[in-house]
This record gives sequence, structure tokens and C-alpha cells, in this order.
Amino acid sequence: MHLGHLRNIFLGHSVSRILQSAGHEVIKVQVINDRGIHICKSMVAWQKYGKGETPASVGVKGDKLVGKYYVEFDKEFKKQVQEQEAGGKAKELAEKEAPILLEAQEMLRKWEANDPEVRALWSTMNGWCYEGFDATYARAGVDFDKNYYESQTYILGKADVLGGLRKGVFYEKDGAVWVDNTKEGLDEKVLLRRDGTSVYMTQDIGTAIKRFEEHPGLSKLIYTVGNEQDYHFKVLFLILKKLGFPWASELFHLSYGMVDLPSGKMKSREGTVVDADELIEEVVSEARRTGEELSKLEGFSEAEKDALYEMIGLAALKYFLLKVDPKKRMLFDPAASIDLQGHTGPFIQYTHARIKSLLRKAGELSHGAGQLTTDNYHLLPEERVVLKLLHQYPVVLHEAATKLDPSSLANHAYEVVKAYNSFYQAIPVMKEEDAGKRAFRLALSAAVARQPRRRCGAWASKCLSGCSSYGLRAFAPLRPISDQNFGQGTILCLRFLACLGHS
RNA sequence: GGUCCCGUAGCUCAGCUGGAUAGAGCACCUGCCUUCUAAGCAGGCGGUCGUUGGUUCGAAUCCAACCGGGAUCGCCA
Repeated sequence: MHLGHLRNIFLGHSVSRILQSAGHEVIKVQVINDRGIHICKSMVAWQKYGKGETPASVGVKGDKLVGKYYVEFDKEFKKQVQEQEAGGKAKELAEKEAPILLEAQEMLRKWEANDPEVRALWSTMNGWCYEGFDATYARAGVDFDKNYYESQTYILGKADVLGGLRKGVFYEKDGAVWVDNTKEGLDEKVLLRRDGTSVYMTQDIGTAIKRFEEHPGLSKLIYTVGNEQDYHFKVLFLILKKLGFPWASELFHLSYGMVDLPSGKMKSREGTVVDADELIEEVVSEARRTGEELSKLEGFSEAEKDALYEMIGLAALKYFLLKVDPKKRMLFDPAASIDLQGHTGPFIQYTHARIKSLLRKAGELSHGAGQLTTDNYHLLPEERVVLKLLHQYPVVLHEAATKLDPSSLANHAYEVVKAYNSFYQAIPVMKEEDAGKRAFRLALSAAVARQPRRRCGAWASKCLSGCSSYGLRAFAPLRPISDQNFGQGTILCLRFLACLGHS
């Protein structure tokens, strides 16, 4: 797994949470691409150079070990191509006829023929991958309700395509089944090969149909897949529409941009990727380093400290990836990704911790018990800014849910917290003599701390209505968080390209 | 070449359903910890919003063309 996958899973998971917050039921599913030539490449390389290595025997995470042999394969492949080219062969031909590639193709044929030995190796190595994934998911705090495996779903869709052929939606040419999308400004596309086998599109047609059969109330199906597949989904959605499925208009491709490195593009094949586990480790270490430097944690056990650093590190990473508009490609800056200051996740956590500490102390002194008197209370500018931002929260949440864009919510959280810090620095809370003001400030603090978790827009709204005589009437009216956009259930689908990923 | 996406401070990004002096963070400079956590706060430096036209009382925001970057156009996934 690499950085690109992290953007994928964090995005998908975040959107699922946002939709839930907005009142939708969400089913999170994942498609694991567990078959195909890329798996076979790893298998071949492992057979040749693996010397029986297992994750346990070398102490390497399963998915990483399999990924290592994917890189090994590519190395050997390139070497062979070079040798053949030196022998006077054309590059194209050399690439087609590299012995190791032929072996992988043979392996794929055997897999499809259910060769017991190949299948056994395949299961074993896939098992390694899944163990590795599970470990990373657990650490990253993401989960799925269901996994789909392409080894099982790739058969789907054939009957649907043939049905479409009978209905005249598709046509036959050279023995293959095609769809003609030229009227819609797209191209013609093969849906079933001449030999009757499926292509990538076929199974996506099948799985989409299957999902709506399995979940009849489904109102939306969201595919979280990188923008290199924009065209694919455009075609897929159009095909399903042509097949006459009324839900075809509810399909949505949550397309996100690639993550680039300062050194250029990441390529799994060449091993030039930022490894997800290593990155997590690094940012957690950074949290530890900084934490120990500041030494604010005396009285914490080692286990508590570890848990804290883990939380901080992951927050840094998640926020780093989620604060950017999903559809934009982003540049990965290694230093900025582990930064804990400024516009970061830990900044927000820090403010949260500050408030909790404040509230704890207030509780001990029972300072929060005062009567909230907002009607005749002149808000200070610092308080007003915070309140105003809190009040916007429902609108921002609604917007994030509608646009399926966590970045707007992430940026809003930052604005709130930033405004709160200004307030906190400038205005005393506990030292305030007036019980009503003190209670208000504590309640304001509590609302800020609550904001990332619950809705506090209503609270802010109530305060503001009490304060309307102080020029706060100009706020935009709240739009209701309605379900009309989504209805009952939403399936969020992340396409995960096995452990090897796409280059 | 067709289609789609992107172009805002040195760097990374907000703002883009049109509205007042274009905002943050990082970096750099100056202040602030005997007072609720300084992972913080206040201030400074820094931008002809890719270019040129158009629509409009008004454009970073809408439209067109162009320039620059990227993706995609397989009986691959």
C-alpha cells in the first residue's frame, strides 16, 4: 500500500462518516483486485527467487513481501528485454516475448483453468496481502462492511451484456460485443471479447447491478476511484443508463487526483512509492519526538503516551491528505506531511485538549454552573467570530455531504479552532468575575470542542438569536440537512487494486 | 489530435452558486510564557488571481480563445 491508497481509503472513509453525520445510512464496500496478470507476476517472481520466504520467516508484512516480488518481476523483465534488444530484437517484440512474462501469462492461464497448485500459491500469497491490509486498516482506523473479490465478481456482467445485445443496446462486431457511445461524444467499447471472456467493464456492469439487487433501497452508489479512471466511469454509467436501469443516474464517481512526489510520479512497479506503513510510522515518530521535547506528559504511562502519539501522528497524516480538494492532484511534501504545527490535524487536537483541560478545571471549581445570559450580553469580537463560525457548521456539513468533499469540512474545523485560539489567548474564561459571562465562555469552549463530533450549529444559532440585536442578524439562514439527495442508503465503494496497486 | 481536470504569495493550499482593502499554513523577520496547555497568540514581509478578449454597475469567481501542467482515448485493469 502506498500514499495514493491512503488518499483513497481516507477519502472514502471520511465521506462515509460525513454522510452518516448528515443522516444517511452508509454501507462501505471494497473491491479487491485479487486476480489477473499482476498477481501472477508476483507469484512467478516469488517462485523463482523467493526461496520459500514467508512473511513470518523474514519478518516482513505480507502485502509488502508480495509487493517486493512484484518489483523483482519488473527488474528481471526489464533485464530480459534489454538482453533481447541487444540481440537485435525490436523493443516491442522483446517486451512481448520476455520469458518471464510468458511464464506469468502461463500462470494466469493455469489460474483460470483452476490448476490446483497455482490456485494454492495464489491463495497463500493473497492471504499474505490481506493480513497486511488488515494491519494497516486497523492502524489507520478504517474499516469496511463488505469486501468484494474480483476473482469472484469477474464472472458477473456477462449475462447482462448478452441481454443488452438481444435488446439491441449493444452490437456484435468481429465476434465481440460492443457498445457504441459515439452519439454521446464517447467512443466504441468492447464489452465481451471474441472468445467470450469479460473485460474490466463487464464485471463493473455486473457488480453495479448486483449491488442494487442486494440493496433494493439503495439511493446512491459512490465509487471512490482515482481520476485516471474518469473515462471508465463515464462509460460505465452511460451503459447502465442505456440498459434502462432507473438508478443509473444515482451512480457517482468520487474522483480524486493523484498524489505526486517532489521527485515525480509514484510507480508500484518500480518501487518508487511512499510506503503507507512507513509513512505512518514516520509521522507517529515525529509526534513522539515533538512530544518528548515539549515534555508535557509527565504522569502518563508509556502505553498512554504511545496511544497519544499514535492519535496525533495519524491525525497529522489524515488531515494532510483530506484538507485538499479531492479532485485536485496534490504534491506530497514529506516535511509538511509530518508537520504538527499550523494548518494541521494536531493543531486541532491541541485546541481540543486545551478546551478539555479548561472544562475539567471549571468542573472541579464548578464554574460552569452559572446561568447563560446571552440576550443582554455584548459579545466581544473574539467571541463573535467563533460563534459565527460554529453557526455555519450545519451548512458546511451539508455542503460536504452534498459535494462529497471532506476538505470543506476540514478547512472549516481549522477556521473554528483558529478563531478559538485567538479568543482563548485574549480573553480570560475562568478568571472572569461575571458568572453569566464565564458560563457563556465555557459553553462556547465546549461547543468548539464538540464541533468535530456533534452538531453544535443549533446551539450557536440559539445564542445568536439571543444576540441578534448586536448586529448578528445578517447570517445566512440555515439550510436543513435534508435527505432528499440521498434517501435511505448509500453504498460507498472503494476500488482497491490489490497489494500491488496500479503504477 | 479528441475528451476531461488543473493553473491564486518563494512553497503547499483556501476562496470560485459574481459584490467592498484576495485569505491561511510553511519559510523569513519582530514581539508575547510569575495568569486557563507557547503543538499557541499578535504583528511584519510577500500576489498585475496563467495570458488575452467578452458578459456585467461590478470578475480570482461566468463565457471564449490561447499558453503551461496532468489524465485518458486497449478484445489492460
